[in-house]
Amino acid sequence: MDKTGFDHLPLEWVRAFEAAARLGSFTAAAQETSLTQSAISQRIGHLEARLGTQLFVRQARRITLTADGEAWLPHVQAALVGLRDSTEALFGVSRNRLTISASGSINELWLVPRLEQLAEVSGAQITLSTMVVASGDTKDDAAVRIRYGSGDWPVAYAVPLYEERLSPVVAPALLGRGAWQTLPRLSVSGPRPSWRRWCAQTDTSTTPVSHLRFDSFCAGLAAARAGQGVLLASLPLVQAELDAGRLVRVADEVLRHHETYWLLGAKERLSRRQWRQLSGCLVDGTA
Amino acid sequence: MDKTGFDHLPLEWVRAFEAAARLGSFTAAAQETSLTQSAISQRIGHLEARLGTQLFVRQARRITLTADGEAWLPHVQAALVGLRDSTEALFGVSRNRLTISASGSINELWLVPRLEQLAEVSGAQITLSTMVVASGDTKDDAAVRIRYGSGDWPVAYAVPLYEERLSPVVAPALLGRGAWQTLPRLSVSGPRPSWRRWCAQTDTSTTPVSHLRFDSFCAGLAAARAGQGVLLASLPLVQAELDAGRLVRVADEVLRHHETYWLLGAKERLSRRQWRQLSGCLVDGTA
DNA sequence: GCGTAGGCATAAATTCAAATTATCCTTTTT
DNA sequence: AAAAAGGATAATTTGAATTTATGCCTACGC
Repeated sequence: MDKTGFDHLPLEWVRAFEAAARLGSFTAAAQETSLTQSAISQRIGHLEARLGTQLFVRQARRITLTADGEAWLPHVQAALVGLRDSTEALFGVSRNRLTISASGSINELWLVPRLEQLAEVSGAQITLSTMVVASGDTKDDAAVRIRYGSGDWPVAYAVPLYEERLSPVVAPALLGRGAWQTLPRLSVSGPRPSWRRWCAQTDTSTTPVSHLRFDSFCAGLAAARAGQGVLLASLPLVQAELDAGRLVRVADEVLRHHETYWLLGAKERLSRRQWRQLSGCLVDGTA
Repeated sequence: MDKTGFDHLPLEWVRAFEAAARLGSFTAAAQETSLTQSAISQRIGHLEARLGTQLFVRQARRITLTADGEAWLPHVQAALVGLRDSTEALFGVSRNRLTISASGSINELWLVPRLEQLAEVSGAQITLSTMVVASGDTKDDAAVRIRYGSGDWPVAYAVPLYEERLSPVVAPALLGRGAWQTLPRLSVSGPRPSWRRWCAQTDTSTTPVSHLRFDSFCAGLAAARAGQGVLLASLPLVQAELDAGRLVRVADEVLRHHETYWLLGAKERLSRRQWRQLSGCLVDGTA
């Protein structure tokens, strides 16, 4: 037998076998792999056909390894572990540092609350990198970025984080102080629609009221929390504040906006699976 | 770090790396893998992007492993070897027995002459299984079969072996014995066009001449070789005889036929790569 | 005993990653 | 110089693998 070449047994099938064997369930293996139960079932079906043996006994509501499967598993695991460990050691890739670059507000209001779940799901060590607003799009080394825009991103992986919906909110303490329209208006510089748009769309009287301007959503939010006025807030971002009762909405109307934050992934640095895990965890309505 | 899961580094890329590293050339790796140079180049490009390092130094007309590549290679090989060996030991799959089922004539006239190359290319231990004509299509365990027909096969892998072209041939010794049309006609029972068709198509006089009938092409061929008459032979099958001068053609006309032998592969038992190697070796005009 | 839920298999349809094709570029050889 | 060898790259095509949508079976609850 010549020593050249390793025969072509699709290794993704082997991976599916390992996961199913270890977890004792196709469904569980599917979850771990970010695939569907159907995919696992088929992979293993193919594997068995190619190998010419049953690897699993399909019992009701559970599967068991056959003798063949039992015999094969340790070797498969050894190979997979060896590969994973050496790769990790040399390149620090496998389940290692994942840097997410985003604005301070997104970091604080969107990522931090989801950090725990994210770390758990991805198994990675997460680093949040605050984007420097002034520096534009300096090439950072983050594999994942969050940017505001309308979606024409030149990257392969891109998904809107949430649907931008704006509505006025105030600290509960201010509720008794007469009509909210008369309160000082807090606004945040940036790309989001302004009070001007709000008034135009909802026929709110444009009575001149005092304004306070902030350069970050977080700052404006802090002011609102402190009872300094009414903030035209991004509802998804302040959901936690609303839930906690630190802020309350004062109008039913909602101002929508076509621009929003996008989750952007560097395709060459992320596997399909990693991307799915990330977006599943971070995108509104997916998790 | 949880012990669950092996991160998703596409293992086919790793295989490409191993082959290229071992062979010292992308082109050579492509050949071994039955892929194109382009495919190998891309796989390794992706791998490097994902890993975040160069694995090879691209020099003119050759490649060299970088330090990273050098360090990684042994681990990769260990994993791949472990997997291959255990799989082979348990299931005897990898580069093992390959049974080809065909008629006696095809075995003798088509497969045997190509056996050596086939064994070398596929790295498999080949078994030729003579199909029993009488038994119809009994399910044999051969992963590869050769059958006569017009191509409507219910298998995924199917390719015509050659284009059927018939023409009269005789042993050289008979050439002096007057017009070949007056020689006894040898014919083979079976699906191929008969002398009748030949005469109709070429306006050969249908002068009644003596006939000898055989139940296999091989038998008829032997008779022709022995100078017992003129055989309406399948040219691709007797090419070797013609080349060796044991038979000669007596007419320029060629009778074509839409039916021919097909190479059929059981998709679930053959990898794409194996199939390509086989068909590349066995199909006329490919090798 | 039935009904329901959990888990795998299967068919059909879709998706998208990966392969091929076709050039281009660079370097070595004659 | 011209040709050959080997690799990179862009564009296109292909087809394998995934998903979606069911179906089926069995254990378990009531």
